[in-house]
Amino acid sequence: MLGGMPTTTELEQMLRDADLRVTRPRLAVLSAVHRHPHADTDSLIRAVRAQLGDVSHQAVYDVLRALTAVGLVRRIQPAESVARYESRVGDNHHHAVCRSCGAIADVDCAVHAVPCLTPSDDHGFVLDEAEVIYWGLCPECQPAQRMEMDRRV
Amino acid sequence: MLGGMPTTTELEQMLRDADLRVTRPRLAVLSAVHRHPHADTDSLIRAVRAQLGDVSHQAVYDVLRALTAVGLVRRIQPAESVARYESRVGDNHHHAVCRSCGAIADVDCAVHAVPCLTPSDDHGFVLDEAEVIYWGLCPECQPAQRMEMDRRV
DNA sequence: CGGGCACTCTTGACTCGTTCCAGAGAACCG
DNA sequence: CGGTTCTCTGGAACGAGTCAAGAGTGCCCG
Repeated sequence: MLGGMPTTTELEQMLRDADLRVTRPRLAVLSAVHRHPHADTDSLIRAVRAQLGDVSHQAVYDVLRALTAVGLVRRIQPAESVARYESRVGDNHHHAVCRSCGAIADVDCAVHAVPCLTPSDDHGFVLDEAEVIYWGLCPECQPAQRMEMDRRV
Repeated sequence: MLGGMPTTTELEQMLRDADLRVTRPRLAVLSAVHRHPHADTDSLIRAVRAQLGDVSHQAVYDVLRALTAVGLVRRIQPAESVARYESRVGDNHHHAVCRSCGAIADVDCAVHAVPCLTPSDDHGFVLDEAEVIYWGLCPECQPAQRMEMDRRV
């Protein structure tokens, strides 16, 4: 990220720089992704509608795909989860995901630059990215989980 | 893994050891997962039906969930993919996934033992697993991709 | 500044992996 | 071998995401 929330003008410039037409749905979706990190599609649809009124879900799906294709947003999808989107792109960071509530936190790559991209045996694959997901319990869910375990014992 | 394909008797013992009743669908599913590493649910349903005749898809889904719950199989689900299952469990290995055809290969963890489980900042999460997915192109898809790029230029 | 092309949004149906439910059937304890 | 409890069958349902056709609009160019 390069500082605070981008202004509308900055968002507009991002779209133009990516050769995407500037439309109200696109500005709203891009803004929503910046304001709600790791939000799923449904949350983004609701955020966009709160700002613009009626917008078809298809439009939001289309916009998210276009933004992802040009690299303005990044799509993440941990196992068992729906697609989520974030605006922090281009720095190869990773994610910690809560097994209990699904909360996601950003985690900087421990090994800087191209990271774990050197597995012991790549089986002939040409690799371009190593995606790391740390699974565990977020601070909120740790007490709840402990209580649940106590109850079982 | 502990050697070659387990015999039916060994599969039966695995189920009993896990406190699961021994049924024909369970033996067939467990066997199919051993015979078809990284297969999706549909492939497994077809493998099971080839062996037993009619088996409801629901039965296979139930069995896969039960086997996953007790740790006899492991469920993996790279982004944009349906659920897949493997019988290699308990050794914390990772996967290389082909962006083009979805092929999956096992990759031993470069850092042995509990691996990358020490991110720079865990945000208060209590982590228990680091899942690594290496994205790239499998040997089969590399020529195809190169041709596609040539065509574009 | 206005016409026109190509792209984008709306609407609504649809796919497909997966889950839910109720009842029949089977494993296993005693 | 009977009873209990878990498992399987069959069919309906769900939900995230996609497809398709036509109306609408951004933006290039004259």
